Amino acid sequence: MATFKSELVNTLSQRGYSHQCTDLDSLDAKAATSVITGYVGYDATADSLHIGNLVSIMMLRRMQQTGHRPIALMGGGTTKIGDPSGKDETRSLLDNAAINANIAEIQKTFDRFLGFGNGKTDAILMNNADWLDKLEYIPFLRDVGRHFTINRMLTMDSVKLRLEREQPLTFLEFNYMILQGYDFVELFRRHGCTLQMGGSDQWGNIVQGVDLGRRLSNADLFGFTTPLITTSSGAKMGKTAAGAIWLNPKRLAPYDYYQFWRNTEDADVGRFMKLFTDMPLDEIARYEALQGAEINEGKKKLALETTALLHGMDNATAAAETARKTFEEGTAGGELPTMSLNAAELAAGISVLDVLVKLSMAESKGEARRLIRGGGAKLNDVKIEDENALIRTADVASGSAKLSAGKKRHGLVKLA
RNA sequence: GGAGGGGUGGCCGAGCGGUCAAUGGCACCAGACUGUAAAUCUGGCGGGUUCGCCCUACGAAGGUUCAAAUCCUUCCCCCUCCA
Repeated sequence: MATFKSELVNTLSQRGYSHQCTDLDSLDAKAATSVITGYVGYDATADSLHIGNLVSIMMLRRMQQTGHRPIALMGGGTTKIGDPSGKDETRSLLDNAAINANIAEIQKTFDRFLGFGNGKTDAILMNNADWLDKLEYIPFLRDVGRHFTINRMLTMDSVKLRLEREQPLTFLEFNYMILQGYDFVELFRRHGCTLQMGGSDQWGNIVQGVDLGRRLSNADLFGFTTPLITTSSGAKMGKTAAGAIWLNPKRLAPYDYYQFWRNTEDADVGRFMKLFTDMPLDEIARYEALQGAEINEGKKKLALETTALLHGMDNATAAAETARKTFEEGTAGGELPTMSLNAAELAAGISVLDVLVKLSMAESKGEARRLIRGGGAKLNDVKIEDENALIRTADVASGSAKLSAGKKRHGLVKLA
């Protein structure tokens, strides 16, 4: 079964992380005999990472699990410039305080997946502001810039595509890959980091870093990318009306995170288990053998495992229990979004439109109205016919009133 | 600096004086069918609404007109070619 010498490369390959590598055999040989230090870079533009970052976070976790040392590199320095790629409008640039606050929040997510410390295989959190902030333009150009030829940079996919499509490409962005390449060298110098990983869209930037390392430090560096993770029907992961699937519980409750995984397409269950959980491969194989409606068991397992990794087993089981009550019993579980009202407010009655908006089940009153007109809104499992309906004391007689938008999104109104 | 072309809703992309809150596609939401799946079909998809309408919106600001995303002026930004 094992086609590689090292546990690291075997794991990455068997679990579906492998897309491209600069020199897989050498990496494999090295990983078999020594501790490899590898990193992934992350943007610090928001106070939370999202589902799109999860593959690479799991890769760092796999490194640690197989006896190597992961580095999570926060782009505190590069964030100050703002990556202009794919953006129409100039992003509002963040100041140091905002960036550092973001990094502090994001670190909590990493704490879930990685063990930090000073040991040989303990994870390290770095911030590229530590070196990028201090760069001096002329010395940097002379020492680093001389190793990049425009000819070569123009052949990079990210550049070429933009130019072919006649899309603007700023000098700032052109420099972005140089800074990213320089990060790699800096991590090599400071921590002996010899591996950079990332999504397939990062391939070009990663290769530049590998080259730069060889030229500047005669270092033997490796680049490794993962495939772009899409659903089987080809959609990018994590797109819903509610927005991105955030990893920070302040932005997305564990219950909603659980539901995201619970709603995985049939064809993706096994693949996602390999990528996003620690389940052993033989156990995953058993779930993959399930057919038809039985696949739902696999989805529950997937949702439980992924949620437990990020939010802890307690939160995961609570989410699972709420989902079970809500969908299998048709009652309502405690983890649903809840709104509390006092007796007087309930006696007067509160508009379902307002409640739908407050519980984030509709973006606006207009949307809530359309939901009701379309027959998608229910109060205690009874279709709401009147868009101006009120929720009153009688509706919470059982302790709480359950408000539903479609079959999947539910919320509770309680007497405070 | 000169000559052309362009900036439209989350994205792509039509419209080029009224019938335009703006065709179409993607994405998204709901309904039907189901297994909290996919596919398919149907409806919806700026905000408010006393459902009469009222606001806001086609890069920005002015102007012409009964009427402007559409015409004019100035400004900002992008692309191509020339210098």
